[in-house]
Amino acid sequence: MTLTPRNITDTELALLRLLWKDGRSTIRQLTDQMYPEGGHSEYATVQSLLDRLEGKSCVRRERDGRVNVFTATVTRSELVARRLRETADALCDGSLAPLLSQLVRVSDPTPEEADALQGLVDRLETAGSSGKEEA
Amino acid sequence: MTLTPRNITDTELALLRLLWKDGRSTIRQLTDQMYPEGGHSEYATVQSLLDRLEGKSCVRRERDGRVNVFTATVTRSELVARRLRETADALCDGSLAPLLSQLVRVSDPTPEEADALQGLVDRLETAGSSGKEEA
DNA sequence: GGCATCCTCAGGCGGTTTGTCTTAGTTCAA
DNA sequence: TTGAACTAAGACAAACCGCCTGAGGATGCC
Repeated sequence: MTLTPRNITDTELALLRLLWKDGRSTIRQLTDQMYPEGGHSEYATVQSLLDRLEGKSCVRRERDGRVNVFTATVTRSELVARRLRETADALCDGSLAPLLSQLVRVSDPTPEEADALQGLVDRLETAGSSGKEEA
Repeated sequence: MTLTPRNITDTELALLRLLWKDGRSTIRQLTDQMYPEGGHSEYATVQSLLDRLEGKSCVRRERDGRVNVFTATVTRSELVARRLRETADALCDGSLAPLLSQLVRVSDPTPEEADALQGLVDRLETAGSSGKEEA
């Protein structure tokens, strides 16, 4: 069963990127960008990738006249969140704190990144006092 | 070629976890933990997994008498760092900042986590002024 | 109508990965 | 010498991934 949204391939991700950038798109529009000079086979390739992305609940298919129009149903942020969670589960017993630690240690951050991080902290401190239940 | 250390499987990760926990281990010791009641075939399975981990430069094999003793050559932190970097490359054009943002937003952080984050920021600000080249 | 063009859909192919297992050979101790 | 352990080499099915073929169906132009 496809209960678990499986991993998303780099090629599939390229498609998602286009959908994020352009919004609703037809296979033709996507193919033209992924494979300029592409013919029928490349078109079918994109269609296969979209089929699989649909199976992974990452895109939605809509009929518009006689063509299918595709839309991304996951955001970049959701995918980032998912991958972070997976990493935490796989490597840190579900705890996100080590990720954060490692992220900062590894990032060799620029001063601007340090600033951004500080901003996150500020926002986190105010948000942290609002909604929370349990986990 | 295996220039890029490929992705590490969940099953392989289970082995790495044992190596991190126990340090140097024989196949027998690992098999006993991963597959209690396991026989010859399970032993061979573990051996295959270790072979592949060695190919991925994650463990080192050492001869001790007539048995092989395996040691992890990557730390949990290194793997975490690697996965974070991969996520940033795949989804955020290589920038780690969105990861951090999402991490904080998703983590539904406790006040202690907020404190920890603050601590990281403090450490980051002092470390940020040391080594840096470009990016 | 006849034809070309574009779209859709079903399905398959070759290569790789992954977890598992078989077989055979080596080493050592009772 | 027998047997129990270890090692090594290789195979296997299943799944996944990117790609492609082929057969239709609708549309539009002459």
